[in-house]
Amino acid sequence: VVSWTGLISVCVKGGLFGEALSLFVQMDVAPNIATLVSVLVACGRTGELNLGRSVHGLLHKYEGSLGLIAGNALLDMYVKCERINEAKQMFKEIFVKDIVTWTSIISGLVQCKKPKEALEAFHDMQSYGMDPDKVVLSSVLSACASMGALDSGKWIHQYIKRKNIEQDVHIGTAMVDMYAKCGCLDMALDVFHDMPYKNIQSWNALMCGLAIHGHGRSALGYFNLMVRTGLKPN
RNA sequence: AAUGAACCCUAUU
Repeated sequence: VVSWTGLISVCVKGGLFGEALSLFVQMDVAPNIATLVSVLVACGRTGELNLGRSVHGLLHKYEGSLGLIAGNALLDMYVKCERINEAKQMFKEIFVKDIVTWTSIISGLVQCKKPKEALEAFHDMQSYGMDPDKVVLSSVLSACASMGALDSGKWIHQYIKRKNIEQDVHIGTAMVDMYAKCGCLDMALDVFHDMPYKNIQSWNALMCGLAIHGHGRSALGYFNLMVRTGLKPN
């Protein structure tokens, strides 16, 4: 079972989700919880909700009450399959929640266009004494971006500075996106220029923001700059 | 051997 699980998890890590699922159905030994967790990741990424639900059933047979990692993996699978109600139900069933649990439900709410609920969940998380990390903050910044919540977005920016939270390309891009969608183009540009590493998504967040707010020429200027730095448009 | 992050999807029409 360790060999099968190892193979499946390597496929999942390499993005070969279909291969992972076909290995799973070929297994000639009983899967264990580690196997099922990797399979759930593959189900989420491929939208295989029905298989995900079967795995949910199997997990209940293995352990009456789900462990944290299995619970989190199920929650993430429902989120990625866009089943927000089932995700919310899972969230309730995970009694001892960690930062991954909270991040999954918050990003699910953002994806299901419920940014207000996402921000509320973020506040709940803090009231339980959970310290936000850069991953959950990226999702919360997306919530702010999609509802134009500039004040909350600024608060998060300050929080990141105050707590010395490691800034990377993901959080930098989320910040550019938030400022740009909120119409705060000066701040978007400041953050963008301060980013040591920019990927194509960082440039895209900036260009979309400029374009949406009537600065099409400026967006084109940045597009030229991007191409000149050697990044290929997708 | 195991769980959460950008963009797109969700802009425009």
